[in-house]
Amino acid sequence: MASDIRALDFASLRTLRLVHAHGSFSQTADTLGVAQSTVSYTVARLREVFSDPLFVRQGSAMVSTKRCDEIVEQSSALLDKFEAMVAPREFDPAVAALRIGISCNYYERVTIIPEVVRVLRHEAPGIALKIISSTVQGKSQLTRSESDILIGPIQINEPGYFKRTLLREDYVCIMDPANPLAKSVMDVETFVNAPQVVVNYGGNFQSRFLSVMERAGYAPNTAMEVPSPANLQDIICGTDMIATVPTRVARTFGDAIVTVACPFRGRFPIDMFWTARTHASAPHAWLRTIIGTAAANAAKA
Amino acid sequence: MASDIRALDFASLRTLRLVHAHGSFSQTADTLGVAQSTVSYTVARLREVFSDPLFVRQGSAMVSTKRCDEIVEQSSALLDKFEAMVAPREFDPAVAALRIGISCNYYERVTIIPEVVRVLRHEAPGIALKIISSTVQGKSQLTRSESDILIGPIQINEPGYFKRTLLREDYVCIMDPANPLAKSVMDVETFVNAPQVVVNYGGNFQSRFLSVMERAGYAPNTAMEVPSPANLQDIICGTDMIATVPTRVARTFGDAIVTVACPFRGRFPIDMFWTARTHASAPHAWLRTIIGTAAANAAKA
DNA sequence: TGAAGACTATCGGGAATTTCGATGGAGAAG
DNA sequence: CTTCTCCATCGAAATTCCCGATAGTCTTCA
Repeated sequence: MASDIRALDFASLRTLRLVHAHGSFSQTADTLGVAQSTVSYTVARLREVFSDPLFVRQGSAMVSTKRCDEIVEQSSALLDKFEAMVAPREFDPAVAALRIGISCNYYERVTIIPEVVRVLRHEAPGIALKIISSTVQGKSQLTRSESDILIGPIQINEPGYFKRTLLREDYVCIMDPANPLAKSVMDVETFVNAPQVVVNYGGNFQSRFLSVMERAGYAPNTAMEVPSPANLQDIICGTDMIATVPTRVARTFGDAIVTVACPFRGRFPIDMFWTARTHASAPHAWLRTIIGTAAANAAKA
Repeated sequence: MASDIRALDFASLRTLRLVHAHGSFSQTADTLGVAQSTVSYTVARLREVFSDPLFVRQGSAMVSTKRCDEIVEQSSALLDKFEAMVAPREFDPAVAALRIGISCNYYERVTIIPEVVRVLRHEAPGIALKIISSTVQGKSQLTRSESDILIGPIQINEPGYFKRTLLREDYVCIMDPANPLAKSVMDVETFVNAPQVVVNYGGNFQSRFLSVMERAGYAPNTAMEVPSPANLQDIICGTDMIATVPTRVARTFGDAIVTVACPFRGRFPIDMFWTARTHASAPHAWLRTIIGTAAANAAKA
């Protein structure tokens, strides 16, 4: 009966978007923390309003109809505009209660986020951070509202994204203090031949210094590959292996390793991105300045 | 507690828009056919969500805050996009049930609408027409969703409006068959001197032939002014007065009057306008073609 | 100054909607 | 053939929404 406009709210559209992204009612229910029958009911209402099945069984999976794709795209834009509209224009850090999603990777988690969290706990204890790994899908996480802020060595040149450069990085070599190479300046020859632990970032990203090496016609003596720089010191210590990591990551390893300048330059920027959805939101803007400050401190230190 | 997104639906935004337009909760309640307390409750929720009073008492009236104006403007755009999204892509005239608003004036109501209604009753009995007077605010009625289609001798050159020219009109003189002027061709001199019933359309619109006259340096011998051409024949008959009305309006007066060519040309187009909100809607598109056909028939007849 | 009128805010009860847990049915995997 | 996963549906419980009544505020008019 009520195929009227009033049958729909923004929560329904959000559910629709999630179902579309997950391709699953049950998973959406879990994500939202509601019962599966609730999602089913919501989708049933959406089907009524749009006079379209939206999702049809096709073998094992639920496949979205063409109309559904259109609707999700449009309503996604609607949701973003709505969120931008609802975003508070002023807020008091001391009492504000909300959750902000940040998409980033290991580097940012160890260099920038810790200070951000300290500031937050002190000045805005009501802001809960939700950190997710960006890997290669940081941009889509942002557009899909899975995160509000994206930080990383990423380049986005499309319109519709706001950007602030946080700091610039470069690489250093790390090794066991007992390693003979620690005593002298590292030249290209030595660097190329040294057994190296290469961080492959899950295979989705190649460290800048490696690109530079390759362009110069060299390849590292890869003794081992790891997906992340986490706890590299534990791997390296007591061996003759070296590793090449961003300067500020090396610092987090403390005295367990020594750092030596890397003969290849791999300077790259760490940028912060966000969208119009959160641009006008006072708490988001505030957090962005906090992140900017934290990054500047990390750069100085 | 729930200052969350889920507190809001499109119906709330529509209520907000109405309150903003009316500047009154009670009046909005009347328009929507709900209790005043319901509107109050809805506005209270909106206030919560937007953290803004939205409307504040200022003496007798409720005045919208600046933030409220912004929100209304943005959510109005949102509502339009949403309605465009929900609009059915296909429909069966025989069973479709919906209401479509047309904003127009006397001319269209007597020349085009009657045939449209006949077609509708026959082919799409479930479509209810809501005709409102456009007077001078036809465009804002359209943008405020008070009507879906605007028909009239109006020119809209802004982007965002769709247009279809329905027909072109010109004026004729009408008078009692016993009037001596009915026997001969009407020249300028005779026309200017004849006692005339001038239709002033409530003071908001000047008939084209009058503008032409004025530019030529003439003024009518105004014996009487009426706001609308409705039942002009009853006024004219038995008098020496003439009136100048659009050709197809003159036809509706039947044999009670005779028509004579008017010495001043006042050719003007009758256009139909609509917006993106209803552009993709199958029933609206269908009705627009029905209106187009009806107008074409009116032009031929 | 006081009373009446017009308007919004708020309250409690009742109606409607939404949610949940349980269950059924359909398809895929083993 | 059984089991597992997933969505649809059902009845009951919880929540939300709407209404009528009433209180409070401001303006107007006597």
